[in-house]
Amino acid sequence: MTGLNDKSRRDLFRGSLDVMVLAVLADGKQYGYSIQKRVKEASGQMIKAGSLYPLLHRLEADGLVKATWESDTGRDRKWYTLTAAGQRQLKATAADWQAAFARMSALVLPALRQVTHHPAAD
Amino acid sequence: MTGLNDKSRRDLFRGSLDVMVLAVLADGKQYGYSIQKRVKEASGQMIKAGSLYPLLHRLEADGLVKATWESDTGRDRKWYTLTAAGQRQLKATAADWQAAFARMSALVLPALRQVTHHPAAD
DNA sequence: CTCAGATATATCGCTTGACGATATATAAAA
DNA sequence: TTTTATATATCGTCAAGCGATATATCTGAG
Repeated sequence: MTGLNDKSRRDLFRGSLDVMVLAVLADGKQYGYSIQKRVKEASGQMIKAGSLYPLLHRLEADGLVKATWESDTGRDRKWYTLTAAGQRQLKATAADWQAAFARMSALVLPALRQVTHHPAAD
Repeated sequence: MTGLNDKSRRDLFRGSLDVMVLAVLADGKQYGYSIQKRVKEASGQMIKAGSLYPLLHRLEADGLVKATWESDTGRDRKWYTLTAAGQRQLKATAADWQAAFARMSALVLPALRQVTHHPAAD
């Protein structure tokens, strides 16, 4: 019941980080650091800075987000917004993501019950 | 609505393949090829041979599964079973995986509705 | 005022893992 | 007989998440 180690957790979320970031941006414009905090808050998943910024650059290069340097409180921050392509991508990916996890749950959850209620000797 | 490309799908499942395989083995002993087919069938996810066998070797090295060469139908196959440690691992991982998925859904699904019902101009 | 800690963005090299390609061998089916 | 499915295995490649590190600004405690 100890939960996952760092390595397992890292791998578990791999490939879902894009969706998380796009999902946060669906709400409106955000800058990197705030995205990081919101994802952590909402999903429990901490995207490390060494992952986040390259990821944002990738999304920008792919035309899924648009970035502008702006200062609202006297401090320059790089604000990101979803492009139309980003919205389409989010729609497609999120739907697929949901379906995939639902199917995986159908495999994993019964197995979880199995080992919980009928543990076998080694 | 085109869904994910191969690269995205690959990454999405990365780190979940272990759980899938352990889940299949919760039912009883299986050999590599049958695990591959059962995961495909149950989750829609095709674990490629180049991923599956190294993965099984890793699980064995970690003591989560035990392997024996046996022939039930005249043909030698490498049969895998969960060890006690493998069962514990499955319990911990599956529970964590489920919780993580639930939290991520709470972030992604509202965002999906957001872009679907309130698309913004670019 | 000063210094510490949070905020904010960025890059580099390392490591891991999923994959395609490829190899090998046997059983079943045409 | 020859093709196709079954069955396991390894190798090199590629992508991504991360720790470490750098840099700069803002805030708050002393």
